Amino acid sequence: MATRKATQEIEDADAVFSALAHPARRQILLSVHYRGSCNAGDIARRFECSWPTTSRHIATLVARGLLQVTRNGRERRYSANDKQLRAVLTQWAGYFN
Amino acid sequence: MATRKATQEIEDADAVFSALAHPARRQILLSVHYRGSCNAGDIARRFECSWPTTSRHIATLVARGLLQVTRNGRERRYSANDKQLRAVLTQWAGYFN
DNA sequence: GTGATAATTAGCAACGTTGCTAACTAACCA
DNA sequence: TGGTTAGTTAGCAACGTTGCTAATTATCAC
Repeated sequence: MATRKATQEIEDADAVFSALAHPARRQILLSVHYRGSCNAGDIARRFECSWPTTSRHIATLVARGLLQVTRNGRERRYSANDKQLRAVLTQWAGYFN
Repeated sequence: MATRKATQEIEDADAVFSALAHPARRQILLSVHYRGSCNAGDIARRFECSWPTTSRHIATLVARGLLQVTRNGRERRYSANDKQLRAVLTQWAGYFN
């Protein structure tokens, strides 16, 4: 039987790598990280694809726990879950040492 | 205009993250890394999915430059491109610092 | 309330990926 | 030559993802 910790690690890896598999989502995560936090419009305006499409990418990142969201009136402010991203990426970089 | 280096980095990230997006391919890469090198049969026998399916996952890893292959008679020996995997993962871990 | 703004949801078409089984190629061995 | 083993290719169905436009929800400003 797998330990709870191992199961969690598998789920985290799945969340991070399936999120990073799409270039738009990589760009969104970097963009949010470097700006500290932004709303969906800040993000969507920087992309060529349509606002609803960006919105859905954001929603998948939120669903996977890689973006955190706080609502403030009609605006939603996003920030990146740097900790989880860093943890999984560092862990996997270590595997290939 | 993007520099050649930047373009290469984008392509490398795309190769690594789209490869790691599937759990079977993550497992294949880890398996090959830890065993040093193996043939397709070594890999396929460890999986529940059919041999041809594994074979295709291996082919996509080779196409993306993450597995290297050397033929020896009817056997193909695979080894992981640790360097590229490590490079991309470390680089992206650094982005979220 | 009315209009404007922020952002999501609905619904659909196109496309790529995944997995399977069956068939095939290629090398080895006797 | 004929069988066995290693591994890939072909062909197909199922499914998920991506992208779009149109419609909707929700908040703010007046």
